[in-house]
Amino acid sequence: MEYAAARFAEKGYHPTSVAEIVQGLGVGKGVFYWYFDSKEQLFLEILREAQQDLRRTQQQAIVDEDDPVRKIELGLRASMRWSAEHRDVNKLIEFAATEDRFAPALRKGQEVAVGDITRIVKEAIAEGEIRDSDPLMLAHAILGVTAQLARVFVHEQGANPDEVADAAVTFVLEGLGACGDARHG
Amino acid sequence: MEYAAARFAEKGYHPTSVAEIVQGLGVGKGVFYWYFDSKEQLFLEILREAQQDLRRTQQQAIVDEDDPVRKIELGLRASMRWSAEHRDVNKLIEFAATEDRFAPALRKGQEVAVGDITRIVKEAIAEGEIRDSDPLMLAHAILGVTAQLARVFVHEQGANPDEVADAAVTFVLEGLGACGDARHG
DNA sequence: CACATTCTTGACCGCTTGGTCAAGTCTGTT
DNA sequence: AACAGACTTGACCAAGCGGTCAAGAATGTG
Repeated sequence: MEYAAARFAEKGYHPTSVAEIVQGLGVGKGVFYWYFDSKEQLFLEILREAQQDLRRTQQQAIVDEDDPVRKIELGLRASMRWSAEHRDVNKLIEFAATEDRFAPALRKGQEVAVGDITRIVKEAIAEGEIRDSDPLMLAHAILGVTAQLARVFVHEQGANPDEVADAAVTFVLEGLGACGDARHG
Repeated sequence: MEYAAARFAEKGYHPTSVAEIVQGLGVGKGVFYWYFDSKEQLFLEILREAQQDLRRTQQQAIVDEDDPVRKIELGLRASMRWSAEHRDVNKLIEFAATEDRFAPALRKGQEVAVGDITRIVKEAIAEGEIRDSDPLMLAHAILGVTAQLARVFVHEQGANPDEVADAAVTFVLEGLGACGDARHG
């Protein structure tokens, strides 16, 4: 699965053939179909494990923290670190979102993640720590910033994930910091 | 190209065959290869046109505005509206990012967009309208929020792009609004 | 040793793919 | 009418695909 994930990330899912995977592993084709029903199932398996692992990482990062805003920060930092350590899988997740065959499985996992953040955001709002806006919207905004910064700076440019996380946290907490008159009606 | 884009968005690039495209159009296969060198080139052409169109739309939206922060807001709103009107193409852009064959072409166009925003962000910083942070980082953060909110709320849930844009603008300008002690060292 | 079960092999199959091309039609010009 | 060049057709092709399977190796058990 590790090797397959690397190949999928490198060449794309469709252009990577089963023959290629087993050849790279130095095994016969039969052994592949002994352990997996199909190429599709292999991909779904990779996806599932990845989402599970990411969530576990996030939960571990925030379990000892009580303050909701700090929880968001710690979760974001954990995500950024995880993302840096699993570049391959990140690419696969992006791809999965573009294929109707994989999107549902992906969405299921992401709804869990969104639910986690949303819950924390609600806490934070209840405690008056952050502005009272739609928690779901805020949760996605946080995810969006994190994903984009991870992709561009960590994956593409190889920046230090902790430093990128610093910037992401600051942006998430304060936005552009425009407290002037630019606020819309 | 329009029809092909729709098919690619619906089924994915690889699973959509040239035969399928020309059949759906009611033309022979030869006519496809008369106008395009290859399936790959068709995709790149679609991508190029889309990026060009998006940029034109953004530029038109901000051309009459002087205030940098308002420019960011207007650009974001224009992007959100464009995104809502071109769901297909958005999916293709996401896909292109996952395939090494298309990523470079994509990146080229996106660098232009990032450059545009970065320039405006710099102006805003120079005028003291927003916090003094890495402009490139801020630009990507803005893009990340916009893209994620567009995908989830506008594309997946069919929300009103203007309302989603409201939320995006607020978030971009103020973040979570956490002006408390949660700021990192 | 014999035997059953688990695991592994790679040639093979039916099918689809991106792409070609000889043949033909349409259109405008002389 | 005669011709040229732009355009269109779809049968066709080699290559590659995901997936199968008869055959055999390894391993465990008595």
